[in-house]
Amino acid sequence: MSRDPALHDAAARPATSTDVAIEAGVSQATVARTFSAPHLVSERTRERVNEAAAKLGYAPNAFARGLKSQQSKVIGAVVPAYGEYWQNVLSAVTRELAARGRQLLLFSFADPGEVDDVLDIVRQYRVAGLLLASASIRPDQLSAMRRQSSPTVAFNQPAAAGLVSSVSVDNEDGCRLLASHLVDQGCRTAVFVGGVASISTDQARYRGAAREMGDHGVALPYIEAGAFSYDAGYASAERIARLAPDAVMVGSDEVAFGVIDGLESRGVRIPDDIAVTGFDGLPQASWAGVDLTTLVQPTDLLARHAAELLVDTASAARPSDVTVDGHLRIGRTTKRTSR
Amino acid sequence: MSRDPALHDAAARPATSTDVAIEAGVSQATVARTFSAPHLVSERTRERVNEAAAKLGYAPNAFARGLKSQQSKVIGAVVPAYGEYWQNVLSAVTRELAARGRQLLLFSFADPGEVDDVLDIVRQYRVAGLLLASASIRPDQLSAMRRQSSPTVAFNQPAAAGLVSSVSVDNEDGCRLLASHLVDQGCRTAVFVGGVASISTDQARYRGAAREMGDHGVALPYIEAGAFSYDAGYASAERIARLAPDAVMVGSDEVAFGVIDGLESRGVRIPDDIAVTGFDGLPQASWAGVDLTTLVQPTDLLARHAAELLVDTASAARPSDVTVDGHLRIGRTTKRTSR
DNA sequence: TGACGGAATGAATACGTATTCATAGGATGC
DNA sequence: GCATCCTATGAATACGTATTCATTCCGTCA
Repeated sequence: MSRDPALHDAAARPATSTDVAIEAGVSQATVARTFSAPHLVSERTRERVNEAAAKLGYAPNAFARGLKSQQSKVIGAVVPAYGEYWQNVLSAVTRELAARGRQLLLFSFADPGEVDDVLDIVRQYRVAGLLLASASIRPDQLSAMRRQSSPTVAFNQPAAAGLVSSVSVDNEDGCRLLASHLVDQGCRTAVFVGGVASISTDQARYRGAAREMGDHGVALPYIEAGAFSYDAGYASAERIARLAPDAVMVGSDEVAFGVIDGLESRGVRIPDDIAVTGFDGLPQASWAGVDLTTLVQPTDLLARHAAELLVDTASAARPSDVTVDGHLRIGRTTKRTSR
Repeated sequence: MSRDPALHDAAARPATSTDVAIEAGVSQATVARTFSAPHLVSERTRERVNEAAAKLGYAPNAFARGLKSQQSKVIGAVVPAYGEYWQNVLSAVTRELAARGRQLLLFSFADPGEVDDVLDIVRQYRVAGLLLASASIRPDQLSAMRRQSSPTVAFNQPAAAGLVSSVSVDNEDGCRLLASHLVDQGCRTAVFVGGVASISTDQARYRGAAREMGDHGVALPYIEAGAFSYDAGYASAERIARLAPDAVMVGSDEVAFGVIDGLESRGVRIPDDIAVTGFDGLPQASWAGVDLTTLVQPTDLLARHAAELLVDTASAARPSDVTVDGHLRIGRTTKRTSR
């Protein structure tokens, strides 16, 4: 016959606000108020309730709370299952949201074809906000979610602007900076390696790069790696090597890492034979072993903007688009030792 | 006066099962059954209901469902806000759970001191399972969660064995493999660089390494980097260089990357002056630019085991401990060109 | 042919909380 | 001293679904 309260509660179902009310000798309403609107409860009563709650190991039921109040502290996030970049974004956004008392409910998809199913599931959870962290969500899917009355934020998806709120780095200008740097280094021929050509981010980056290069009389053929992955980059090294350009601008760091390794495995010296640039500014880019020239996205800043839009309920009605500048990071991969 | 159903629903609150019932000319109970137990509804009726649901844009309310049925499809995860390794684990677990129709609710903490608060919040969500993905959760915190009737799984935390279910790589044996490899390479003096000495994973790895080294007459002093981060590793390079050992065994890849760059910045040649090993097998370890010798954790396999334990409700009552072998990856960082 | 049983459905209820409405008791104004 | 207002509390209700119980309808078996 154990009288240990903790043990006792564990065996039975979790304590409810009514249990606590009885224990404290007050009404259920008072218990509810103690937890959701303490200022409506007198000091004395509040203490008694908290004491009883602690004794019974009471924690408010988030389902019931959400059902009754028609809102929750949960932010949904639709993210691709793979990709170094998205992992970083997710990590940053999670931090920002946690600091604002919000939880992140993760919906992951491995293939763009699954997005429709995923969005259907998302709708079941009446999330307080929705982060769409993938460039492969189609505009019509975006506008469908727009009908939700909760804030929706597209992360780094320029095509989403206008439909929902969006937070992006200035892709076009970033690539312009990179291209300009390459030209300064004496680059006369170049190639752009994109991940997936149909993605708006990819297009914007190519556009910026091609324009700046064109302004200096340098043509910029487009090569599609086929995916935003190390392996895809590695595989595209053959096509690049065949063109033998002065420089290769890669649309994302992760692909660039693959391109570099692929080129070096074919005996190409970087940067002496071919200079390489990336885009994103992943932490790994600044490792000494890699030291990639790239455009660094201010991920923490982007995440902060996203978190603010997600938490601000007013942003649902009035979508806003935030664009942030990245900054150039010059590494070993473009530093010509001589020429 | 718009009659577009989609537009209409958007303005008002989301459709309920009762709305659908009226539209389809059936009872609310029948609608509920159509979605949660279709086999109890006749073919004809089911079609009518689905049609009405589609027309109204109905999606079952997960809060109400969870409240009534006292269970959910949501798995909670308590994870550190930082760390390349945990990002990878999270990514793998998310994939496995998504494949099993489960969502992941993320609770992130930046500092171990926040864990108590986080666990309190976790209890509010009556999660169907809980993943504790951090070595810095204390045993007493673990056993407190054990009282939950839902499965709890500690990821790579040896100390948790017995208290809750756990899934880990064989840390001790893995380090033994690494040490053995170093000895084979002719290593006679070595140093171990741990992340945080109080973490059980760190201890197990050091234990395995020290024992194997000791068996071959090699002493293995312990150096604490202070964190599981690139920067901590970079900073510890000074102390390592001062000892000038044949080899340095680092407790985790991320720290190892820092150690390597730190050493090289001090003019130390790797592996000729000092050989370096890591632990974890992060994707970046196999990049050509790095090519780190390390113990590769079978992350996908670990994640699969974790997902299975989390989904299997029976595992709550009967905690089980799974240990998986990693495999040795030999890279450039230990390949002596000559000796 | 009558009893029986299974399938399909509806009515009613409960899950645990937030919130509205009503009430009691002081304190304050004149 | 009476009307008024504010604070603290309780009783009652609603949120949207799953589920139990009861009912109807048919087909089957003896």
